[in-house]
Amino acid sequence: MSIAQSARGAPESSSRRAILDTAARLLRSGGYHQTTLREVAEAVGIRKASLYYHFASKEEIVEAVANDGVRFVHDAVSQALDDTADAPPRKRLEAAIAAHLTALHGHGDYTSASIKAFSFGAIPAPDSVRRIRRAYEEVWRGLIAEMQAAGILSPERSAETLRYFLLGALNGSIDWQRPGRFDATELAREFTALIAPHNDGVKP
Amino acid sequence: MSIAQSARGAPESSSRRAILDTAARLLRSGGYHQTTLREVAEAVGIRKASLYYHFASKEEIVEAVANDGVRFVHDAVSQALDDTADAPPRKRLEAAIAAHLTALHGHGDYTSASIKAFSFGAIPAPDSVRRIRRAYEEVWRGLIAEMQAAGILSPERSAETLRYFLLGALNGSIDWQRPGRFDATELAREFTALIAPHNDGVKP
DNA sequence: CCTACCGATCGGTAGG
DNA sequence: CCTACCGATCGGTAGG
Repeated sequence: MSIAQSARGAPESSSRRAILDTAARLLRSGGYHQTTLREVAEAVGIRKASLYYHFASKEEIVEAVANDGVRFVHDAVSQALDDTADAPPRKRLEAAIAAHLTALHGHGDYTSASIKAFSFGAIPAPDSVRRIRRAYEEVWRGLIAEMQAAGILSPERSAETLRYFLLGALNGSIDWQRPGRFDATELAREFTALIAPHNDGVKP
Repeated sequence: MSIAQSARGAPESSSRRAILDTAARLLRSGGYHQTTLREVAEAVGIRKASLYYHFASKEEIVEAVANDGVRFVHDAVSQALDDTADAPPRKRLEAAIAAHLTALHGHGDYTSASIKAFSFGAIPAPDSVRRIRRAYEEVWRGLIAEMQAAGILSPERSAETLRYFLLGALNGSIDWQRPGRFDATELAREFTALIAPHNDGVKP
């Protein structure tokens, strides 16, 4: 898993990962400004100053969490698309949506931490985050183009608007997620049917 | 306009409104934690301590801004629905979406300030905000039920999921709004077509 | 990875 | 609406 290793594949200390795990959890629940390095350090079991042995600044910690978070959802969605390579287009769309929702609401805190830290301009996203995020967006650009070509999504609709619309709706689920009652599979089915309705002869 | 008056219709000092206008602008661009009372006071042209002559706390200022913001979009959408009372259902949906987007991206800062302050749990929403927000949600519940009854939106889809999906997508536009190039009318048309496609015989 | 410390800034208060 | 002030807390640094 890409999260278990830094970008260049260099070995990573378990302390560093423990810090990021904790930061991700706190960022997910509190966002950037509410998350303090004191909280992070205390939860990890070290002194605050010791964080600076591993990272140069708070920004650097948040940046690392956010990058891993986007990589995590990117990998999950790519995997879902690989797994459904031979499935009907609508199934692929549904699998991608389910994977995105699972990355957001599953046990990992990195993806939702990333979104909470940088959505609505809470804090300006560093270049590295923007770059990695853009790479992930390409997956959706490709998928939407595929769906339009397959006739699942109307080619008359702006592909960019569609993408913004869909990802905005998916990420918005952070706000109304009931921790227990969340079923990514069912929700993905519902979302897919919403933007790509079946034409099962319900209407003439 | 409801924003020009406090909830009980009591007269409101111009200073109070100046403070709220400024707070709304700063909250819109910076969110809750990044907006400081010093900034607000300086922009208004008074000393920070003087804010406490009008408000008891930072929370109270933010609460007032957020409440006005939700009232503003609520009024705008209600007005749009009244104005299109005799129009075809799809036109009504489109008008409501356009009104919501305009409230978000128009010159008023209150609505987007409200969303930025309380989305993704940036800060827990006070009871008054939750109550006013719930009243606004009722407008959309009613509208979606109307659309499902009219066959514009599929009755097979969960009305609540539809509402969450749509409002999440609309509010998400805060993130990709290009200040100049924003056309609420065109975007509303696109969004409406997306969730409520025409059946103009394009497909058999 | 620690102890000890710091300047800056926060929301808020006293008292007029 | 002001001057003056405060305790708390923030991210970060020195030096080991």
